[in-house]
Amino acid sequence: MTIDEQEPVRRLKANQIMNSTIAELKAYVEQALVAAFGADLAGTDPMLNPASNPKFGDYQSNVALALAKKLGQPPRAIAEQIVQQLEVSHICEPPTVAGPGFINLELKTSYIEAQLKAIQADPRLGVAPVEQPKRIIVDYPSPNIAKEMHVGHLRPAVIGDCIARMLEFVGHDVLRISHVGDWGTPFGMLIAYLREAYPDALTTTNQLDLGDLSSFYRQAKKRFDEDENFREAARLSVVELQAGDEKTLKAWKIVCQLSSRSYRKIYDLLGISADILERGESFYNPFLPEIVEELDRLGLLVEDNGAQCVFLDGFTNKEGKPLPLIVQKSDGGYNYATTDLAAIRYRVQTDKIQRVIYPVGAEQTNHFTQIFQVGRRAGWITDEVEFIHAPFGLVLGEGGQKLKTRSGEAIRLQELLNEAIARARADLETRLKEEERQETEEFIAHAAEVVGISAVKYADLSQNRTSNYIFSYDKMLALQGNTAPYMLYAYVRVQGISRKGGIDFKQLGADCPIVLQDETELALAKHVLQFDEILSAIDLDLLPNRLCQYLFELSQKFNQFYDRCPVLQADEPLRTSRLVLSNLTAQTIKLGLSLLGIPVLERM
RNA sequence: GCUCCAGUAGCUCAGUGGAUAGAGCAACCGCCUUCUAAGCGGUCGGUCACAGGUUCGAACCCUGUCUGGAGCGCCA
Repeated sequence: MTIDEQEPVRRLKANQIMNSTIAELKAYVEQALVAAFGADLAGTDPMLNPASNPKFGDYQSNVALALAKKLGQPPRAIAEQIVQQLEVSHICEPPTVAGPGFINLELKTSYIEAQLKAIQADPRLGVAPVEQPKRIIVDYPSPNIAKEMHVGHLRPAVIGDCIARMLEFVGHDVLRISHVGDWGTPFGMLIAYLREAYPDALTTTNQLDLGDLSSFYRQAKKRFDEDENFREAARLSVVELQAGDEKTLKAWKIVCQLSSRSYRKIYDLLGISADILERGESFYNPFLPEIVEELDRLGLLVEDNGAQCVFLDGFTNKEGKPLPLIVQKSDGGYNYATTDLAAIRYRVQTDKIQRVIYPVGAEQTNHFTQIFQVGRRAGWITDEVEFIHAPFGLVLGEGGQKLKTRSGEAIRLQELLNEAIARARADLETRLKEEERQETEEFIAHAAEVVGISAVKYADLSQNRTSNYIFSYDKMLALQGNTAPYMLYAYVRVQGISRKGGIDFKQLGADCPIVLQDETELALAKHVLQFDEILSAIDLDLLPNRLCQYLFELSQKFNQFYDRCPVLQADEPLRTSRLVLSNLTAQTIKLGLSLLGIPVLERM
């Protein structure tokens, strides 16, 4: 593998959302550097980051340590000189030099109060859109249309949808595309079996649901494995399909529509965006011969054992010889590499895309590295476009093994979600009984569904995307810890305040005074204002768990505030100030969760 | 055999060059006449797999080793 393929992710720097506070402070530190040590240092990274520990203030600059060698002075002396030139008194308390040469900055309470006041009526909560929006494709799960969705589709759906939502909110032009498997061998098998066992099915489509098709698939697979004649019939169906045989095409379309509808049902339950463009493998069929011809024209194509190949740089087979990427099989057929290459070319040349993100399992890392390499060598992928594989780990069972049913099959997604909802419902009903609360069936069903689905999604998103994760209903539904229910509860608590006090947050107006008195409300306020820093980080690294971590800390800080600071009983102007702070917290949780694809509840 | 990913507290995990490595769970101790205790506070818990190296500074970067996972020619 060449290093080039990995570069685009790290090279992204220019297009960040600028947090006003951190960006401003960076600019001031840079100015101070120049003032203290001359124009040579213009453009030096001020190394300004959130403080590693609250006792060091809010932000710290480590630049003095880095410059010690270059300037030939002790880092503390450098830091002192920078501080002397640093004029940030409208934002910070007087900067201090600590330890070996850290510059510590603490925001002024009056500054935080003013910032909060400024965003209190802003639907974007002070997050500025990116200055240079990009046209981005996010790849959605590509299940094979002939099968039901299973647990393997959970992560790409949840993570991909979250990435798309965040990039869109940040201001990019996002195109959601599903590269569904709507062509190929499984289809031949399925069509052959339908013809054999249920010839009527092709004319009475409305009676079929995908549950049936799924069992058909298993039956068909069984026949396929057992019977040589059936295998031949399946192959024939594929040939007929590819030849455009009308009856076969009709069967194919019926199955596609049925499964499409079935996906939509699960996607709706999961809260996956409805705005997905379905561009299946069949979409690229017309382009496949051109792809091979073009590769040939470019001199990249080599015939090997009857297959048309592009030999790869940096990949070898078990004998140590160069590894080919096969783009046309010896029987003349095409494979997924060809389709993916066609998609790459189409996305660059027709969609005019600037960035493509593939949230796909880490086991396909080689595949993506390979097709990106060929795309690059073919000239389709240039320095102006980024093709990024955003890999993620496996979903494992509690024993650390791959998650399966007892019979060893992949767990159906629908069943998994039903189970989560049922467990959420059982928890809720237990609590209602304990608290002697009466709620309607509608309330219970809705709350259980939101809690159950949110728990599944949040558990997935809150782990570092790249590692495997262990699926545990008990942990994800736990009411304490970094879970969806904890966040939902923090939001509900704020709504409880408004109900109890008969307060309509929207009526508070945009001009309420903010007074930050208790240390918990100051800490909460500071955290609310860091929302955009998290979003700009995610624009670069595409790791949703950063947002989860942020929301968890926000909820914790809110609960501490809630514990320490009475809101409704406080005297003015503290009361209104705390109402605004509570509402801003709730709005931040609501917006943050919505970017994760998770709704909120008013009561739970 | 090769490639990629991972190894941090009993468990699940944050932490992609900065200060004394952090959460949650579990265990134990406190806090409800007060906006939902689905909460809050506290205690306990670490040779950051191991060995070298780079650096003023390394869990993080480099090299090697060990362990686990994934992948490696006509499936997707």
